[in-house]
Amino acid sequence: MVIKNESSDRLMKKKTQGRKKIEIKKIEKSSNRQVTFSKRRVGLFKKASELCEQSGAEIAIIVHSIGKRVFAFGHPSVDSVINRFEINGSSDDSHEWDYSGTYNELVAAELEAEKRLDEMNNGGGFWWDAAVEGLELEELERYMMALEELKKMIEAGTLTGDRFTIS
Amino acid sequence: MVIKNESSDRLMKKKTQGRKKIEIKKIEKSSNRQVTFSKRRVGLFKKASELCEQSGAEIAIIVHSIGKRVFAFGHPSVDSVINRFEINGSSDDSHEWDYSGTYNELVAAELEAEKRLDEMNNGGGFWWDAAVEGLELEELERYMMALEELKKMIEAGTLTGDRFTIS
DNA sequence: GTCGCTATTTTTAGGAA
DNA sequence: ATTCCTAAAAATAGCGA
Repeated sequence: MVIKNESSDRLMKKKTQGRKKIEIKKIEKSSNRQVTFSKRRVGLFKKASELCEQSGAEIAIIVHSIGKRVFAFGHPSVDSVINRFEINGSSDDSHEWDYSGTYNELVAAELEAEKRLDEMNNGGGFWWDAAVEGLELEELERYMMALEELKKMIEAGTLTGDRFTIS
Repeated sequence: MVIKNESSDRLMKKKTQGRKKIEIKKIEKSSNRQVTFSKRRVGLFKKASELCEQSGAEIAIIVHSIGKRVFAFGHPSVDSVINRFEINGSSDDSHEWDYSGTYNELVAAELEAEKRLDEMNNGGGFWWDAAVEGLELEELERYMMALEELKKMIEAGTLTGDRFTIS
């Protein structure tokens, strides 16, 4: 494979020098810091929206810039996500912390706690609720079918031994 | 500029087909959805941490996976960022919402309000990542994944050990 | 402040462990 | 569920307007 470009063939000057490698640290120059903030904030929100759409997750992001601004992203809304978090996440102190994960030089912790899914009582019903219900049914159905199939295989002798307990 | 690789020179088969283009929509396959969720959640939090570090912004992210799991990221802490948001953002009605920016089909909102930068009192800041153990759905998905893996092993005839318990 | 410009860096889909 | 791998897709640094 051979890759050529005008630069090499005609010795043209590059129009831009392209992206440069940088290290993640505080950007000292105010103007650059502001530009990077703007660009990356958009990128962050886009990533969040993609994650929502692909996985069905509910996400809220709150960004306080060092100026006087607050930017927020929320699906289905900032408040609903935060409320769920505060009701189910913060007020429950039966959780455990796991500090094994780190992001860069920083400490990351994972909290695990027993929870149960509390139905949303708004009769309005957000799209997410519908999605959850639909998924639940669909998955359950598939699971049942798979289980039936598995049982057949075992009965047919395709699968031997009693290493599995199916009830 | 000339770029060569073993593939071109020796006609070797590519080891992987590399990243594929996808459209951002709900991932139907449960296992793939789960994997993508994990990978992209890490990416999202990394982007957030970089933005914090570069611009000095304060950011909180709350992610409710479709199961019951909650992941959170915050600098200097989730609570402090949310509190600032609620105190200065929610109760203060001098802000404006900007719904002009939408990401795909999702609603993205931007809130602007008067703020001032209050230095965080914890030295160095604090990041965390919380996960609340999942519930029925999450459990169901795990079942599905285990079952799929089981099927593969059965098909491949390489079933060993008693790592699976289906009940 | 935001936008266009690209060369380059970074992320990540798919597959496998 | 995380981790490694590769190659292709996506994000973006530095400039200019």
